[in-house]
Amino acid sequence: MAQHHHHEHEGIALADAAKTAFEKSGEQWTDMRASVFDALSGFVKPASAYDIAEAVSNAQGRRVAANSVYRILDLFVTANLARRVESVNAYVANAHPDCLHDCIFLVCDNCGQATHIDDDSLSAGVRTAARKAGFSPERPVIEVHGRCSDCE
Amino acid sequence: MAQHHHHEHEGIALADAAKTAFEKSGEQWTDMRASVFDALSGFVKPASAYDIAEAVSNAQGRRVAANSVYRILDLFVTANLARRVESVNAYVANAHPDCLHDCIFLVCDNCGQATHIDDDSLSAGVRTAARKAGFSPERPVIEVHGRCSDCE
DNA sequence: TTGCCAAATGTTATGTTGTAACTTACAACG
DNA sequence: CGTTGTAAGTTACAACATAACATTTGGCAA
Repeated sequence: MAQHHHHEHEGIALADAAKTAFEKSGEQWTDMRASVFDALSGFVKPASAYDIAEAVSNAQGRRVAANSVYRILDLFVTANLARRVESVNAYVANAHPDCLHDCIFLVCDNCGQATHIDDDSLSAGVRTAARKAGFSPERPVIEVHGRCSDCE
Repeated sequence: MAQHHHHEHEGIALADAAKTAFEKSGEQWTDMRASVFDALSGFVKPASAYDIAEAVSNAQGRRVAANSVYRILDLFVTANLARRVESVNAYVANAHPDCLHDCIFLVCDNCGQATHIDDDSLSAGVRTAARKAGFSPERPVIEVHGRCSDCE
């Protein structure tokens, strides 16, 4: 488990926390952005931009282009409201937008579920190893593929 | 630097080592596969399947479909002759196909270069952390984005 | 109120990455 | 020679991502 305590949010509380964090970073919490965030946090697995576009389209009864979703997801990732899981081309909502971590995703190759753990000592080790090689680390990507506890 | 010694191959020696390792894993070293490997190892940066298809097409004076390249790259990755860099959707040749590591890529966001380091203690730590979370790790993906020494 | 500006979103098009399904070529072997 | 199996070709399409430009909206100053 992580070494420090998080305020884990869910449902309305999560959306509220997201809104607050987002506005604190100087962005507007529009209806569209709220819809995208709702859709994203409604998925139990990492969702692609197209998955989200479809979910928002259904929720709103009108066609929403993936394009618009990408723009908003980029803002979310920048503001730490969402994370991109690189090895599956998909996004997850961040349950604690207030704290910034190099987080580690555990991606089940069987069911597609992704959980995440924060282990700052590990990611610090990765950053240190990079610096030792003369590299300036900015964004570690640490994702582990395998089997989740439900699938093994 | 890594904690153990590698036989680093390059040029003809690399291709020979690849051929040997590939055949040891029960696959045929065909002209097409040799061409793909040559193209791949000719790039200084991670190359997409399409980059390689184009290089092979040029080298052979005929159209080679990306499709075929993907098939061969998959075999290479399985046989540890090549690695996929997940966060950039591209492949690099493996200079020491004989030893199996969870390797760590350092990807420069400025010039696109990717170097790699092997640090078995780090990747072991990642695997251990995953197991602690009830997850069975099979394939860690550890890639660090940032600036290489030439670009900072 | 009107007119203007900037941010957000819509629209359309296109580029890039990745697979699927089926066909053809070719070498090994009886 | 024909059968069999692997490799590679061909075509089509699915999935992921971005570019360029048009439209809408909301704030604000004249």
